[in-house]
Amino acid sequence: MTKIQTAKGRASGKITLAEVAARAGVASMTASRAISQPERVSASLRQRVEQAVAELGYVPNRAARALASAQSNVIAVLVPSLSNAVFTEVLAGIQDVLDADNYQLLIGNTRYSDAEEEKLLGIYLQSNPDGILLSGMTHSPRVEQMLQASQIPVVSMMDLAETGQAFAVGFSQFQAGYTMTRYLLDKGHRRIGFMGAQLDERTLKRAEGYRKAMRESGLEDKRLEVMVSDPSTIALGAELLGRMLSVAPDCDAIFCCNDDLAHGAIYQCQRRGITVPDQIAICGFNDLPASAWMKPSVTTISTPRYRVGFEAASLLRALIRKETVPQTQIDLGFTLMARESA
Amino acid sequence: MTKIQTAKGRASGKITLAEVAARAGVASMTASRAISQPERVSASLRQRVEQAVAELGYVPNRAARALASAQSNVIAVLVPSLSNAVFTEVLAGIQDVLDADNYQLLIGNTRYSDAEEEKLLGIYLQSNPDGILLSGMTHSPRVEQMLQASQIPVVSMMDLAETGQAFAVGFSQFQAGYTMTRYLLDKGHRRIGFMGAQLDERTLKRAEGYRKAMRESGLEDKRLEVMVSDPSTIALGAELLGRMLSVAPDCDAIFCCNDDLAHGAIYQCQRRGITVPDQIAICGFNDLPASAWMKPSVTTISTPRYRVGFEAASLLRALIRKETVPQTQIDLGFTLMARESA
DNA sequence: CTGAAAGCGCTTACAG
DNA sequence: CTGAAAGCGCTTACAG
Repeated sequence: MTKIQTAKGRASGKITLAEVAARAGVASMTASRAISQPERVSASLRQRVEQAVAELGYVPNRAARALASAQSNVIAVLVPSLSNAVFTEVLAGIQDVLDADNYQLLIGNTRYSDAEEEKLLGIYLQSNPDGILLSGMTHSPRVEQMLQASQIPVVSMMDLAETGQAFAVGFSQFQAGYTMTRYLLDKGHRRIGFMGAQLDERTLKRAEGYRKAMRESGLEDKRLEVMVSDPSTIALGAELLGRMLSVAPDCDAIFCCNDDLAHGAIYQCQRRGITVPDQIAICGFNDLPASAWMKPSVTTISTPRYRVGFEAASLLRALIRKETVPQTQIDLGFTLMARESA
Repeated sequence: MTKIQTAKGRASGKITLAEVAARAGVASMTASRAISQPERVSASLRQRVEQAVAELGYVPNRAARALASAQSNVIAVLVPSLSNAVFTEVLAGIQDVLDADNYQLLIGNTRYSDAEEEKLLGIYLQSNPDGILLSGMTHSPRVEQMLQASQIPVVSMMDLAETGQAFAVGFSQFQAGYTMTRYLLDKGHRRIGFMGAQLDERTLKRAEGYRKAMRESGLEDKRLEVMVSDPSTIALGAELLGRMLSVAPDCDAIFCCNDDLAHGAIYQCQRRGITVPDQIAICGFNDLPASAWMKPSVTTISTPRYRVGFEAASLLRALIRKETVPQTQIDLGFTLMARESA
């Protein structure tokens, strides 16, 4: 490995494009082209550059490229949780689209916190991302303002916008909540409880759908709503089942805003000797893997997480490339999985 | 918002430090200092700069900073999966250490693939990260060589090194596999099966621990090992239970390399009317949340995922700051959770 | 198809 | 405590 240009002063000590070019006997910018746009360079020259790259172990400096080209090749993704399987599947969909394109994904976990979202977005904006993928439709004014000022393409995931302005890929959380409740009503249940955790916007929209269905049947009763802001877990579901039964002992069905909660509620019923669905029907949301396998298997709403990520990333890429996109909203729908528990 | 310096030519059109400096009536580098090292600047000047930043909505350009300072403030993390709760908890631990420091986390999902790991590492190296967090102790020669050439501090997570050379934070996967098997043997089980999926290095080490314990008791039998390279899921556990029983019908206990598998195996037993643990004992690994709640509750090994991330990130940060660290290996141990299923 | 020059937006020595 | 100059490692127009 020959050091063609001695690193001095503030040099990083790493191999630079100039050194590659020198070894290949071409100008820097020709070496640059041979690497970035190999088709625009003669074959022999390309080969000489490639060889120099290999011999020197050249690693392009992304910061320098970003600075010179005013293009970062970075895409920022903000999700509210990584422990929730829903969002890891969304990420898988995103990766499958973007990994191919030498994009660098900045994955941020906001932990359902506006403050954390503002902070992460602020940091990510310093990288001048080509595009941004956000979870949910509502954000703090500060976030809205930063996005506005940045002029960077944004696609929202997991829900749909009420006004058709913003780009969004998902399904109607409201509609899904409504659908599940109607299913329960159609099965003859009257005292249907709603169990909500986290109280993020998606949970709240599902709750609204639930309320609409209950109201339509003249069955709305605030006492049937058990809502807490703690994160959704199996343990919480077990606890809330107890709370629901003490507040509304005559409750004959429970719509859990999340499968975790439903699993916990069902386990708790098993411990208390309450049979599901005979004494009480229990259903969840999202169709996590265990729902199909548990005894009783869990009635739930299957949501297209992977496809949300996949389509959102595809849409964002089109936006970045300034292609014309057919629509701002992509509704991927949802599926009610009627199983044993309700 | 006054445009002090007209963006022309190749300018990005964004507010620059020079514009902030001009508005504050100071030199660029003074503005730079006021932002990065506020304590080294007079109060009045700092205030003027802060005001200019706020008024102009200045966002520092991270690429320029990285290029000028030869320091990226980036830390790359490579995990084999994001759908596995184990690694999302590791990430939570990492975030809790690093988020405070304005570090930018590059989270890469290698999907248990060497090729993917090489690719991601290659991309991340272009960002010249200050440090790298890796999962596991064994990597492809190409990865080893890239790491070697980069001279960047690396900390490995989830296991311990056999030679004390590399920096590692985790616990002995081998020892954990041995411990679980001994527990089963001590309970009187003789025909203990091992169910392995994914076949990543951690699974293989647990299997080795299992084999050692079986061998010590003169009970080793290759037919008791059901190993497949598919990802570990509940569905796979259900399927492998059937396979195990057809290969070794007299099997009286099964050590699943993962809780997912154990859950699936237990559900399958329920469907077939096999009682756990009376007819067959089943245990898992990792202590996922459902294990404590299922009926029967699942005997498993609780692993310190969050702390692995936390301590690994702390160690890496110390390495980056060139602090002296007391040891290269941090053994966080594991805990056997004896519950109902075995 | 190839190249000499300028510049991206910051920070690092070095002075004073 | 503050600043004028140089430079980090690339790519972008612009020529030829």
